[in-house]
Amino acid sequence: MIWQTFTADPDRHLSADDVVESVRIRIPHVNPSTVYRTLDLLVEEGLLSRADLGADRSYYELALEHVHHHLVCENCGAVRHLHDEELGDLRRRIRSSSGFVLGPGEITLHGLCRACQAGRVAG
Amino acid sequence: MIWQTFTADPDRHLSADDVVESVRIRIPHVNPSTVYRTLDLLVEEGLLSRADLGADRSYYELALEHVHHHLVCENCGAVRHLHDEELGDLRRRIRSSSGFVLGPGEITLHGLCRACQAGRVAG
DNA sequence: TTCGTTGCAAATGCTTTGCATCCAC
DNA sequence: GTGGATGCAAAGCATTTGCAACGAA
Repeated sequence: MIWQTFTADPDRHLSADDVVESVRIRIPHVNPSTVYRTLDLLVEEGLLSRADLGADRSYYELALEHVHHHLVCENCGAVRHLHDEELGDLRRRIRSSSGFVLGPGEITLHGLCRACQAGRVAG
Repeated sequence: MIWQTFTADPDRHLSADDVVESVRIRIPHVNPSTVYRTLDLLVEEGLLSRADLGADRSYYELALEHVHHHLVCENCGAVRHLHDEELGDLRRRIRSSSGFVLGPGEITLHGLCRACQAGRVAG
């Protein structure tokens, strides 16, 4: 059931609590610990990936073949994926300026999505 | 006393707990809530800034005039600052590819510092 | 006396864990 | 009946809050 929550909505980033809510539509009495345990399992199996979107909790999404990063709208919470190429020469720049080599892991960036920029200008 | 903890070691990024430890050297009975309250106060006053370095807690550092980002070494935990210019055309790229406008806030990137790269190669 | 600061303990929110139960094979 | 999945309640960790005590002006 937990797996189906993700396949039914492949682009979503769901918190553990979102998953609990979602599963409860079908099984009203699921326990959060079951959900946490299953999410951990699915992450270990490589079916889901855990995303740190900056909030005080983890988000989960269907695992993709390619590494990608996240753009989080600070206004509406929308999450957009960013491919590694879109970072441009960031890795090279950082390596040469500071000697740091960025890990392969995901990067989370915060900003305003197009819709919310419009809203802010209008409002 | 809390303020002195930072001025004594201006480049450090300290967790609330680090500050508690540090202050306890002089005042053994400080209460964590006092530290949390004072840190909040200093952040509000603009003397400290709160950094989200990706761990499950906040880190604090002396506030600087200019916005900067953080490079965190996944191996040794070292934190290095990254100036906005060092991001290159990242903002422009992201804006044009996805319409997102990155906020002014700090970005945290994870990787391996030079020393730890050497260590990994050697070990 | 009065206001801001502190200590203490309890509460919060997310997540984990121990333990007993329960179901399938 | 044995192992894995589940429920439940309690614990854990970082942080916040309510409240009473304390201290300086």
